[in-house]
Amino acid sequence: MAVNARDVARVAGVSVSTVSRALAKPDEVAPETLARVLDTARGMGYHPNLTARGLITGHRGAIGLVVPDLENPFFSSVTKGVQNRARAAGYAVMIADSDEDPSQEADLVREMSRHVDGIVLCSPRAPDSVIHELAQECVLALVNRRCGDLPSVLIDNLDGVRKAMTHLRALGHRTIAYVGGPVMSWSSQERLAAARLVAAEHPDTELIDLGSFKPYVSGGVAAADVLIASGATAVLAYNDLVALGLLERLRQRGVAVPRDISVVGVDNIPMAALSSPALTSVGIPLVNCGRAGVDVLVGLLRDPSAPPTHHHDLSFQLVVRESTGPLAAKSGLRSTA
Amino acid sequence: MAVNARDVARVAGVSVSTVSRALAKPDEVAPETLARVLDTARGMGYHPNLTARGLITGHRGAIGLVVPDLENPFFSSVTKGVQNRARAAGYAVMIADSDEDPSQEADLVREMSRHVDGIVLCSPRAPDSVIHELAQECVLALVNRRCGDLPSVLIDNLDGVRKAMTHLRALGHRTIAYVGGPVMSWSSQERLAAARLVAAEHPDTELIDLGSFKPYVSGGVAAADVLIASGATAVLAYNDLVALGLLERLRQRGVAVPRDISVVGVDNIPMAALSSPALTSVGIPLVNCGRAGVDVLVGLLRDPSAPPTHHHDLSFQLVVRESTGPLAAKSGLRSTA
DNA sequence: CGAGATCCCGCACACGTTTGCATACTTGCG
DNA sequence: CGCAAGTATGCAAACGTGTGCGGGATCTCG
Repeated sequence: MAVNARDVARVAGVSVSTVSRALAKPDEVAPETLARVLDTARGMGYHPNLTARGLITGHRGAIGLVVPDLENPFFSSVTKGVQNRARAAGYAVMIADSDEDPSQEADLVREMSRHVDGIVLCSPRAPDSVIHELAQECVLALVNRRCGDLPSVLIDNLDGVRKAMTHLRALGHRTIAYVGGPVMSWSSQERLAAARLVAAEHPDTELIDLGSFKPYVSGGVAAADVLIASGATAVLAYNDLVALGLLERLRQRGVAVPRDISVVGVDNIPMAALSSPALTSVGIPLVNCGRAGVDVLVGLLRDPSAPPTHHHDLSFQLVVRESTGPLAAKSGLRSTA
Repeated sequence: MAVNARDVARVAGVSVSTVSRALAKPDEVAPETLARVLDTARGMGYHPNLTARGLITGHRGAIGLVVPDLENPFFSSVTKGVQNRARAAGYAVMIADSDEDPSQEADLVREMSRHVDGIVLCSPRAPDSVIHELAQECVLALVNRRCGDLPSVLIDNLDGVRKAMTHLRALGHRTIAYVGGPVMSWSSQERLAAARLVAAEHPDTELIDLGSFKPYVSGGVAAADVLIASGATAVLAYNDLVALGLLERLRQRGVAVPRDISVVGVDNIPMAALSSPALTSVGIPLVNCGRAGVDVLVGLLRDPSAPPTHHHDLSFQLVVRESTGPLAAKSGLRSTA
């Protein structure tokens, strides 16, 4: 069915090796035969069989991407960046979605590692030990998570949290709540620690940890009532989805945003601009985050002996929208509760 | 580095072929040797090399998915469904994103076809001729688009539009606008035709075609002013993103939804529940749509001689939220304009 | 006890490509 | 003109697996 190198060789009147060389190392073949081979190859619609090539070279020309949830806009954007950069680097990209089940992720990675040369892994919740095991079985690049000395793309969470809290303090807020994500989430722990640190820098500022919630809209909905009861005048949510959930439930409860409570999200997903009130958020260009993951991975594939890279340049950007405003003079909910 | 069949064979004291058979056809090998081979294989962590197997069998164990935009929640959901079903069917899945550039899609498909056994293609805007060419070069399953007799998963657009318009008519609306998507979009044309058909069934109902807009939020923003000027009391948008753009701009213009204008979207993406007012939308379970695409494709891969399948069972569901309401007695914008 | 049937298993080839090595040919210089 | 150096090309061996075919052993039955 498909045309192979032998067919081309026969038609062009050369050997199979010459066909192979004509495409791979054009300067090792005489100009006139080169032209003849290339012409007939093009004419016959010849493309080298990647499977056969891979068997020789040991390279599959593909990288993998494993994320917890493809429908989550956070990972959608990362995925887009990965795909974009991988294609530019000559790699195809495979994906897998663990349905937010960390225990499934290990198997996913193992399955996938048989198909690809390396994997970009977004696994916020799997234990370190599992990740280390996986790293011994295949080439990994971690995104949005540190795990020992494993190559990774890191986000400067402290920077992001600081920008959010500085914004809130500038608006006059001194009692700020944090709505956490999953307990096992690396970045949620990072952000809580960062929030505590920033609060500690300002003795007049109190940080209230509202606990852990699901990283979806439903988590924010669940957290809203606790938030209202806490008396905080501003809240930093684990991510934008949680923040949107907060907005929804606060509206139901008749709490005005930002008049009564200011809300800041993290990630700045596209949806943040569409809510009402539109959500103030700190975010990094997630697409770049995916790109950086690919860069780290292909760097490692090209030179496996290189020291593990830690991409740490991705800093946050504060986008102020409608969900944050100055502290209302005396309308703190605490006094009315 | 990696352990291969020869290593296992040596340790187990059998030939390579026996190792191969033990894993592929367990009933063709004696029980005790089977157990011995399987144990040593497991013990040594042996997994057959997929590349070598693929060279023999001609199967790569992977399918591809090509979509216009991975960040678009519509395709995110389809992607999730595809990945889910493919894994269940024993296939890995590769993705590619054309960045909404139909001319790039053909090349994407060609590149990808070298890596996979077949491709699920979401290409609403590429010309029929291009799709037919591609179908001759590789196994295709189309999603959300008809193209000759090519196997496809089709959505019953007429059903969806009818449900949306019936809802609006029941609320009293008689002047209904349609905000179209890209001119070349197959489903946008389908939906416009369906809207015209439904309107024609009711002589008292007028359909106003507002023209073509980008299938994003920005398209809806652009269409909103035209909508206001049109005097329609209700609008059906090409998709939810456009509808959300309408909501945003209408709010800016001080037009109340649903008091002044009712808005219905299509697709029922997760974001639709989060806007304010929350968006009424007709949608199909997009995840199922992706799953159906995989079913069609693997059916074709298993039995290439089978007649092309046309999956047509996916019907729409109306989800009423806050963006639609009864026609206000006399407050039609037309009279105030 | 022997002949045929049955059942396992190993041998060897194939899949399509890459690549080290050898060879034939060309070229340049003495 | 002859020899050495260089160059272009073909040969053949891999890469790791699947699989048809044949041989040998065991079993069954007359």
